[in-house]
Amino acid sequence: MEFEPIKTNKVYEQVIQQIKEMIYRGDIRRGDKLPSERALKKQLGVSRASIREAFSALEMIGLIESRPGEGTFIKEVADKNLLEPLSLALLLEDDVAGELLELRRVLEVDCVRLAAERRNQEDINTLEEIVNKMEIRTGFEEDSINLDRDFHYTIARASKNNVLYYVMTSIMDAMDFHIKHTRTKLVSRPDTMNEFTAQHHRIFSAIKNEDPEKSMQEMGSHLEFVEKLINREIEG
Amino acid sequence: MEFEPIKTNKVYEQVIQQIKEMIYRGDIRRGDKLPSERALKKQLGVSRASIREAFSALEMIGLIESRPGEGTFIKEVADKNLLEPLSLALLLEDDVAGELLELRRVLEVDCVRLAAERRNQEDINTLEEIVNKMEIRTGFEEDSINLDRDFHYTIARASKNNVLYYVMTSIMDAMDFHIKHTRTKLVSRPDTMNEFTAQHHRIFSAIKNEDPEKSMQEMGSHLEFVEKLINREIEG
DNA sequence: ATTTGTATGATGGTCTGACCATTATATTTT
DNA sequence: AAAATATAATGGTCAGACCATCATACAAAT
Repeated sequence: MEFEPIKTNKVYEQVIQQIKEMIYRGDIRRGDKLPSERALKKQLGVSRASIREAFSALEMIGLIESRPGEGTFIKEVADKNLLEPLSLALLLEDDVAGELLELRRVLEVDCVRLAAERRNQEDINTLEEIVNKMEIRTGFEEDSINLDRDFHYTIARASKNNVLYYVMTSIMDAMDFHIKHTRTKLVSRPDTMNEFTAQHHRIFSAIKNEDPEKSMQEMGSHLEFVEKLINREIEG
Repeated sequence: MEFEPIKTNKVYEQVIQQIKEMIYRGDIRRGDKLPSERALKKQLGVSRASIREAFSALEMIGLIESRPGEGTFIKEVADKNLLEPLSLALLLEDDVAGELLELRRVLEVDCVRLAAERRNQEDINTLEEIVNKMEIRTGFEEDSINLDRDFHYTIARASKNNVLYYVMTSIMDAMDFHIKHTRTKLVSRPDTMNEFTAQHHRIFSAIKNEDPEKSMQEMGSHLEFVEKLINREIEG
């Protein structure tokens, strides 16, 4: 005789399940308004508390958005918070920085390859603007960090693969969190920043020239350079 | 004059924030028991409903687990559900299957490279067992699919990069969901299955022989083969 | 005719208090 | 010492209430 463990589905999980199915069936789409909590309470025959527990879970992962006085809506744009859970879980892991750097390199080298193949004029313009701004040093570390982030984000977007873009940005966010202090230190050194700028420029050129091989090579050495600096900084 | 939008932090979000900080500071670790809902209610000065909304969100993303009569605990193992939000968001995207396949190829080719470099005896044993089972065809499509999944999961684990493993498994799960029917069709053809088995065997050999280049090459052609079949199936 | 002000209803956000089923623990009984 | 029982604590669920916010319709003022 074999017994299977009895799983007691919580009410709020069943609510989530039903919403999930509605999305899958195409009953609800981006921007759509969900029924009000009080309406759902009647329709599903559960308490409002359970509805709210389901909604808070769905809101945390960025799938829906509740606005007081208005209602609850399926989010138009899937923002980066989609992988927030991953970031949270990484807080529990040890020595996650190294793994993140490794994964980032894996992803971004292919990212830039796809970007070099698929970039359009708008991508080029955005990248050029960022690279130009990088050359004018403001002296604020925050500016440098933001420009760097924008540069890599834009490349991810230029890959024209949304899933890749989501994952890529999430990994970078998690990285930012884990090596924040180190990063700030790095960009405060003028010589390091000069090298960064030069590397970024070479990556940009390769993308502009539609040269996937060159772009991968340049991105590879750029990330290698960054990783070396970070590791040296971390280890002392 | 510039105005900034006023953000009203919901109570349950602040609860999550506090738990997040406790994790980051190392106050709570894996397996630890959180204070009971009624205790937290007093400590934080909020209602139990708000605590529960926070908990349900954290439980959905797989960070905590509530057990009736016992309490609420930080999960020991971060399960695959970490990227459940991603899977959900992908339901809202169009033409996501192609993007997933592309990303999977990017990830897994490097995955297998790392696996070939870092695999230990246990990895080899597990892979060998799976490959052997694959050669004995049971006739049940489900068995074939499970073995295939195990094969790729094991390689991801052998990369010794947990973050990569998390992302890889999540992508594969999302893929399973989006091309489920197609997949079942493919493994029902004996000739296709024979080719799969041969390819898996070659990948396994490369990993066993610690040959990263060969493993990447074999994995690349395997995935190319799979993608071709899937696209042919989808398009007609 | 346009703007401004007001009243109303619907909605999400929060809290309280209650009851149940399950589990752990202490107590009693054997 | 072991087993049965009672008690307390915990998560799961619910009903009902109140508030702040927003949309809407309508009235008033310009």
